[in-house]
Amino acid sequence: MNIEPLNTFFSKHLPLDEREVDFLKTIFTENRVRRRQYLLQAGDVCQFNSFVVEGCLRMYMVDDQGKEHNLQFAIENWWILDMESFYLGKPSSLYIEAVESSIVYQIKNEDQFKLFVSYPKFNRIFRVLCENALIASQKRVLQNISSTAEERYKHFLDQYPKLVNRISNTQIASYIGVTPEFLSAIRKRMTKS
Amino acid sequence: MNIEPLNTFFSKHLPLDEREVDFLKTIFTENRVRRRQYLLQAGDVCQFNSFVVEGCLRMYMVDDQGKEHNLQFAIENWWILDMESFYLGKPSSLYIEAVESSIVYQIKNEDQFKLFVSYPKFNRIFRVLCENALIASQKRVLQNISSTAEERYKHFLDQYPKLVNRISNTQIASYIGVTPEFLSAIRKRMTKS
DNA sequence: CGCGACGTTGATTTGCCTCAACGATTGTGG
DNA sequence: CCACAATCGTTGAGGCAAATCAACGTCGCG
Repeated sequence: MNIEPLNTFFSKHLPLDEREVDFLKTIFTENRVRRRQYLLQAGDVCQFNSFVVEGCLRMYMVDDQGKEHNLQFAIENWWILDMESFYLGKPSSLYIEAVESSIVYQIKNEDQFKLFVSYPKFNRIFRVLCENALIASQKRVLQNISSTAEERYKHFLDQYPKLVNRISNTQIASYIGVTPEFLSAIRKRMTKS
Repeated sequence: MNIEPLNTFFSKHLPLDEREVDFLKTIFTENRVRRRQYLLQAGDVCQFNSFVVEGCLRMYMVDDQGKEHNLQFAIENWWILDMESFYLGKPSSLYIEAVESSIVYQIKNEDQFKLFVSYPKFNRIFRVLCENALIASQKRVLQNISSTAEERYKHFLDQYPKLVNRISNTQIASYIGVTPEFLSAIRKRMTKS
């Protein structure tokens, strides 16, 4: 396993010394998943925090009518996990599935706790990551309660141009909270103007 | 200013020693706001992270039609701030307003950075706080894209029973993303069964 | 007292969903 | 290599959820 992708990522937040990089090598493991394979299934405990080195994944819930709702996508340099399950040990209600065949570097929850205790610097890094994720999530909440589906779709195109080519419109529809049929109608309206 | 509410709060996460408590005393200041006063107005930079000792506040955005949308409420032992503005120094697009006359303990952004550097323990505490907030925010996103207004309202009653008595239905409507008129219709339906 | 915020009602309109159907594309197994 | 199923994007008809707008009574507050 090549530690560089992780080292590069963390170094953008805080430079790491050799000891820290060496420790990362001992606790992260590489995992390859093919399209449509799962990193996590509802009912299981999320034991891994996954850093995406290559590929694309999505995390979603299934409601009581059997419909899927995308909470998050993750491509290169994103992290993906069910935090509630990972940190609190609860059975997850989410699925993490590979949209493309992917390579992820994974750390077990207990090893992440060790990392925080042994190298407090990572508390700081993960605090900042979490802050950024929370800022984004709060913006999404405000969007959901204040905007129409068309506005949410345009905003998605704006915000995630790199994702748009890699995932289907059905998946985007599920992320912004509309049916594929209605997203299709939105797209038609948009080309007409 | 009585440091105990803060000390009690932090101690639930990690015990503090005397040095740390003393430092908190030097960087937090008490602020009293009366009903309808603002801690933050859109356009200003959010300079304070506020811990609520007594009272109730709300944070909201105003859309381009002049409508308000509540992002968050905060009562005793909650924190309230615009994180994007506070951490990145950007002008805020949010308002923080006292729903009741309130007492908050505030820390300036630069002092919070000092706190993180001088006492790394607080990186860990605030990381955990942030994780919990993110978990809640993600659940709210999933609710918004998967549930009806009635389900969201019932869930709000369940999740925040202590808030229900203290804020108006109009404010709750704005939080779950419906008009006050429609919330009224929902409530009528609910009493009939 | 008088004003403004609040909760409510009803009529109408709009945004979005449901369901069924179709062609195009992709993937799979024989 | 072909046949077949599965997935995807799209269209249209109809229906429901929620917004809009206007109006009214109540209450608390200045």
